[in-house]
Amino acid sequence: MQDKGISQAVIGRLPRYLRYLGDLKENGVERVSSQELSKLMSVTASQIRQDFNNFGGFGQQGYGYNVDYLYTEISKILGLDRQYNFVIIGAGNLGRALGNYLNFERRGFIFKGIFDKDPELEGREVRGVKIKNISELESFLKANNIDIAVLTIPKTGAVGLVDVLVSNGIRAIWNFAHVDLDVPEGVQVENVHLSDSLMKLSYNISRYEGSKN
Amino acid sequence: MQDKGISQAVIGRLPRYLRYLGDLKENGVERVSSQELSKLMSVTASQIRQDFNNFGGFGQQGYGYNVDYLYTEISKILGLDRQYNFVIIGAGNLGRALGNYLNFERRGFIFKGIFDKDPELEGREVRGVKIKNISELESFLKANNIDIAVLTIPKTGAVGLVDVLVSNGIRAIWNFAHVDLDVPEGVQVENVHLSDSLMKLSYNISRYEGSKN
DNA sequence: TAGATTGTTAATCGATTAACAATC
DNA sequence: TAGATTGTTAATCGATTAACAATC
Repeated sequence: MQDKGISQAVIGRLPRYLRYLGDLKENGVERVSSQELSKLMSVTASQIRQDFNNFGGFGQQGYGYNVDYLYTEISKILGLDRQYNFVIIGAGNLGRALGNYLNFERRGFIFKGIFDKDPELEGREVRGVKIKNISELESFLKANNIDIAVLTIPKTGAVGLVDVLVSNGIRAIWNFAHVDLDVPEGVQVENVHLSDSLMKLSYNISRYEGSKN
Repeated sequence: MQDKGISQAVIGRLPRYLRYLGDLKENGVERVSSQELSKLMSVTASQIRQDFNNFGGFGQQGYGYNVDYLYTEISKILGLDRQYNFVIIGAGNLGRALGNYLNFERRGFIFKGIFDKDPELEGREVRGVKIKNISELESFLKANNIDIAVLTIPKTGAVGLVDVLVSNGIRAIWNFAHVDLDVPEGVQVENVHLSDSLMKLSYNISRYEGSKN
């Protein structure tokens, strides 16, 4: 499970493996070969074996992979065998939606706080957590052990916040703001740029339309 | 602007180019060289020139690229020079959040309808659009010219919906359900798997933690 | 043991970077 | 014209696929 620079291409595929293995588990399937998984997921068996072997030998020749074991191991690799505390910054529609999303909790991501600069929102509750004013963020971070900040604010505010976050122990930012964040070494950023995603979709629509004519 | 199989890697970078060009435009910058853009965006100038040249020569030797022109051309490539009608299926927190998001409208994505199976939600409004019961979806699609369906429902419901969508003229699915959709040739799917994204983040936290010890 | 399937090396493919001639 | 910078070809790098020996 140690890491000698696994490519992000591989990491990006692990959650999908986990999902399919979870489904197999639920269906009571005990073992799976790379070939079976390959058909199920529409990727090559070769890629599956290569991917897994980045982290060590999880399988057994002549048998395949034990579904349960593989599921557990990939969970560990993804760091899902522990808990993370997160706060949401920006209590707009998206921020509140993410706060209400229970599936994150199941995976060990614990919703600890939600902040907004709008005093109107103060005191309202999102899944039992009271919205606090952004002015309280710093002291909250100091008093609580928060790992992840979820940024659901406009880009203008996001850039300035980074300093406050990292100097108060935030180790990762899940960034929904439409801007690239500049963070110090060791702080992780994962961007979710929804409008970028939508543009890719519109590209593919146009391209297909174009190719028909 | 024609397409001889541009790789999705290139397409995936176009929205980011567009964002930086938009910023330059706003700052009144008239021209930019691949090298300047390269520094701004932390990618190689070579990649920038290669990417643009997939679509034809947008620049001028000795001068660079005209910001305005390049912005317009990339917009067109991404299919942003036209309008798309979309409906949201699933009026939970995320669905409502996306319906309320005005920036999509600015890009030409027009919010036309929102549906849910829960009768409790019926009649409530999301940005002026009344939530309808899912039973009305089919007739609504037949009566209106909808291009894109945004799926913000649990995965169990999502798979069964695909048939209804594509047989009623939907050409693209923006899929927030945590499942892989099987669609006919020519129907575009763009997945936003939020929990996958969060897992990548947790992987990178754990990896960094691990590497310190 | 024979059959199956992994782990792993080698071959291929594609994407990125470097280099430079063309040209504004 | 001289300088700058593109467009494009060639070189490199990395990721994917194929092949097969190891082994359960």
